[in-house]
Amino acid sequence: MARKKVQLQWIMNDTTRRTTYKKRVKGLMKKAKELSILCGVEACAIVYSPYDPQPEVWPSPMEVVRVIGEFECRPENDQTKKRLNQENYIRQRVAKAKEQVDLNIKELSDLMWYIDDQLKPISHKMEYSHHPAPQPGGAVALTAVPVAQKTPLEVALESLENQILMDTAPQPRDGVVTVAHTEGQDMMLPVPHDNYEDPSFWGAPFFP
Amino acid sequence: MARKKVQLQWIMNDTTRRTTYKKRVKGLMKKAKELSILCGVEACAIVYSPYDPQPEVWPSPMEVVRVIGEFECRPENDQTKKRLNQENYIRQRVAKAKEQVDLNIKELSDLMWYIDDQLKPISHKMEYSHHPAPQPGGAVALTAVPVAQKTPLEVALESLENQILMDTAPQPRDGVVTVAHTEGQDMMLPVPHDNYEDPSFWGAPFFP
DNA sequence: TACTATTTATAAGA
DNA sequence: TTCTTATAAATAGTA
Repeated sequence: MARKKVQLQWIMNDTTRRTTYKKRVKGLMKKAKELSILCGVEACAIVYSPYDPQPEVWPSPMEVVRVIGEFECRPENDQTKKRLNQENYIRQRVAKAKEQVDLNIKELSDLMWYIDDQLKPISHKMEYSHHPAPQPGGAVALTAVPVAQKTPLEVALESLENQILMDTAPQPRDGVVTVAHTEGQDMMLPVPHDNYEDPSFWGAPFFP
Repeated sequence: MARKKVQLQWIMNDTTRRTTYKKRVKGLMKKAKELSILCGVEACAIVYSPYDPQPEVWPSPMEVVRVIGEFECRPENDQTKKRLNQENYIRQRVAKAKEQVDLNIKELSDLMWYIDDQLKPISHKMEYSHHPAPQPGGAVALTAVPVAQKTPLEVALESLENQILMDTAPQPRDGVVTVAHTEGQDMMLPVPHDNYEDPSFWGAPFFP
């Protein structure tokens, strides 16, 4: 984040990566310390270094174990938070799931494209060595599979959505449609981290 | 650290402290994420908020527990971190992608199951009100969609895997199959955080 | 390592 | 509270 904006993706160059690692671990620990002091809170950070046998920790191994203990003993008491109604809950769930599937499919498609690309030199080599080579375009053809599957899922989801919204629309004579066990639940869903949404997440070099 | 240099000491003012807390926790988590992705390392951060019953964590409660586990098993933390070659890299990638798709499909299936369940009383109600009710089993039938779609994807992935493993297996006469830019790299990839893997993540009440 | 040019984080203020 | 902005900090690339 200086001299040049750096993309959020794995750093290919060994030296650069290690240098960045050292700087940023230091920075992270400093931030943890500042947060802890400024706000008077307990915190801990652990980073597994590929360069060191022992992980980097803050504030200290002993403290980390203690803080960890508290975390693991923490009972699941997620009571008071924002509450969405059932319709919004379902709508959100469907949207999220749909989105995730789309992203997965894109990911798989990219992955297959990459693999296919990587296989090219191998196939070429094997042609010369009388080794049964993969059929040219074999992997390419496979990339079509997930794309083709996208439609039925989406169609199903969309029809479901429509059906739900139509069916769950408030009926003048009936306000008790809401199922008891979900009513008043914490509807702030724990959605997946949307790492996929960032195209750079997987690293450009692998998926040009 | 702006508008004015702040001293590294506990902030007396409640409002200021809380505001700072929120900003800095966010910043810390972002830094942890960046470090993890940029350098391909595992990391976790835990902060006990005096304002929330649950601690703030990164990357996710499940990951934290896992990373913590590794930390506590430190003794066996051998100097030589596992380094994966390209084969393992691809294998891991495929496995991750497959897993993610499986989880998505499971998720969708569960979601439809849930929706179907929620619709039952509505259908019932509508039968009595001469409102065109959804065809019995209509939503149920839809739950089969993603399950049925699972196979071709998996088949494709598995055949790909086999093909890759066969093709990339070390050839006595050829040691240069490995792509240069990945050779000797630490392949600890920044993989997606597997929040889905934790059954409790989605909340039991919704998917019994 | 140490040094800047820049980007990023963020303390106050609106 | 959320948004804006001036300034402090972090840090990427370089010497």
